[in-house]
Amino acid sequence: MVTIHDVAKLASVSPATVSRVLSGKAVNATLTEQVRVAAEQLGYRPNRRAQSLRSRRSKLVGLIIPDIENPFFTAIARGVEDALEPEGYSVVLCNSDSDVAKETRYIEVAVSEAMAGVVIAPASAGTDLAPLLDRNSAVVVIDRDPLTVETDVVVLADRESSSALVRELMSRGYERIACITGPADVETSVRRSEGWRDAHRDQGRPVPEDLLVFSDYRFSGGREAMHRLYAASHPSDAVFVANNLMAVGVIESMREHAEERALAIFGALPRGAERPSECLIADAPGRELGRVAARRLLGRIGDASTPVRRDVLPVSLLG
Amino acid sequence: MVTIHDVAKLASVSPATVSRVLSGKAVNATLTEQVRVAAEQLGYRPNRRAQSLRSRRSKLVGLIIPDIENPFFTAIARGVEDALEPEGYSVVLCNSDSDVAKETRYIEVAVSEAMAGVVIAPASAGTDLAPLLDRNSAVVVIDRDPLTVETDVVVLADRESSSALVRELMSRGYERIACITGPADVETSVRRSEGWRDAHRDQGRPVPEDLLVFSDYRFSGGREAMHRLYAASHPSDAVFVANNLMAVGVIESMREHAEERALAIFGALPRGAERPSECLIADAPGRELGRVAARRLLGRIGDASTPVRRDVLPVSLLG
DNA sequence: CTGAAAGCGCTAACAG
DNA sequence: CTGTTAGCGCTTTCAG
Repeated sequence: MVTIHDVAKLASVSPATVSRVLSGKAVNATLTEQVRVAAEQLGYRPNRRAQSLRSRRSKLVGLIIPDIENPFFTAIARGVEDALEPEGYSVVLCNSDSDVAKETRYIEVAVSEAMAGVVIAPASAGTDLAPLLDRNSAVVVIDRDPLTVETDVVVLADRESSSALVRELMSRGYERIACITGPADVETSVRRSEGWRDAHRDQGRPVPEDLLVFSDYRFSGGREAMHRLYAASHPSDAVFVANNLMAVGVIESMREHAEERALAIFGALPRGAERPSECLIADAPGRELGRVAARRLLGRIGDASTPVRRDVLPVSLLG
Repeated sequence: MVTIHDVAKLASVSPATVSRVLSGKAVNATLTEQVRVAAEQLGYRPNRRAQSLRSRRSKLVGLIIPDIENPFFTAIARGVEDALEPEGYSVVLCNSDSDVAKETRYIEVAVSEAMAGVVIAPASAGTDLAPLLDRNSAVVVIDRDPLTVETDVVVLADRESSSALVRELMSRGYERIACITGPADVETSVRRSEGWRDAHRDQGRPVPEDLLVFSDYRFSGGREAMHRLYAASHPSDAVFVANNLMAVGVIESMREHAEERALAIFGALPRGAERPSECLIADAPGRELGRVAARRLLGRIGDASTPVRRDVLPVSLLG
């Protein structure tokens, strides 16, 4: 391994000077050149562990998401990279798989690798951000708001958009609108089902609680929820599905049962997915969410003292 | 930041003893207990940068993939995690986006963060693994075989499976079978189109080179390729598509043009994707590939001197 | 503007 | 089995 000392020796300067040249500090042009040449010649690569051990700074940002197979979260990843790369940060992705234990491990990794910051979409309400916050790491929580802790937060207008979606179904004449939402301990899942309730209340209709199904945010969750809906003797003519992946499961299930319902879906379907004839979609702006979150993170890395902020991104309706 | 010294002081032992306790080395049970308690009480978390700077070991593995939106690569990620987590490694994902510059940056990150190893699906033939190899990092190349460098490699039986797929189309009576493949500088793309050629030769048919289209491995690539195929006055009755995402684009395009062709696709379609009535699929075993690659990597981390190995995974045909 | 010296937090030799 | 001593490779005072 070629170190800063080797470069220093070859360039006939002190290690300190090499360090200064490489971090762009003011150094005599001749020496600068000598150092550059020497570093190049030896194929010198700085050791970031040593750098950040000493300087207590780092250019690595962790992005912890609950489901790498969900295009919504991969879009977020793109957005985060969009905003962070130009600033010289590298983004590494950690897939918690909606598993709090796995998530905890990644949080520990972020802490012990002394990452510059973390953007996290918590797996559930049980997520413990304390290890990060105790060390005053820069943290931005996205998509799901822990509510109990003080961090920057960037979320979608879940409740309002869900409500708008359901009202649109109503205006198209649907009467019995079911709601398939995610786990009860995931915040978006609750907010979206609240939106479904709001829509009913707004229209002075009773909320059909018998048509509310809690599930999980996966393909299989959508299928199971739909099965439960079939099994129950509570007929519905439309379904509000609180997440894109579940919607795919719902659609699969409808095809298998040769049934069709109008659908309103929170989040864009994966590219190429088939869809029923009547299908409203709330287009969750993942990439934009990632960008905004990354910008907040940069702000926080730069100045830890600014008051925390909560951004709520609007969601546009398609179809 | 609470260090090993703080723990040592509280436990009335030397820092070395604390280190030993925490890394599970033989230490008197009483002292061990004292250290445990002290560490717990202070909320001590080891600083991995310092650990690995000193010990030249690390428990972080990088997985560099060209497209995070492709379910094939996310399945690989799952497989890698399956095999590495039980061994105490953490996997971070890096999305090169098929961009060699971005990929180079991630390779540099892996080097300078002194990661324990790297699993990489190279963005293209232009990928330079030298920074990794120069440092004798453990490296396993997957999916795409650089051929020019000496590393462990895990790939799919691209050529054979593609050929089998096309032969199956032939046996079903299709005469003019087009081939839509990826970039010419991506190895799988070439191997898969070779498979298409093989099938023709096996059957003693001339290879219809006018039906071969190079594109890229994305949705849009599939669409464009299909447009080119429509525009050219070379009719075809079936299409072999060398990648799942392109296939989605092809299917979209067919629907828009109200045309239908039989399809043979290398790689499973994303969940929920609609498909034409005649549709053969080669089910690329991403998760398994990830597992095998991770096992190779563990072997290599453990012993750098074993001869490199090349695994070729079979691909089963569906539909 | 440059060099020498002192660590960042940790582990690996070396004694005892 | 345990403590002391020396650094890993780098940046950052502090003098000059």
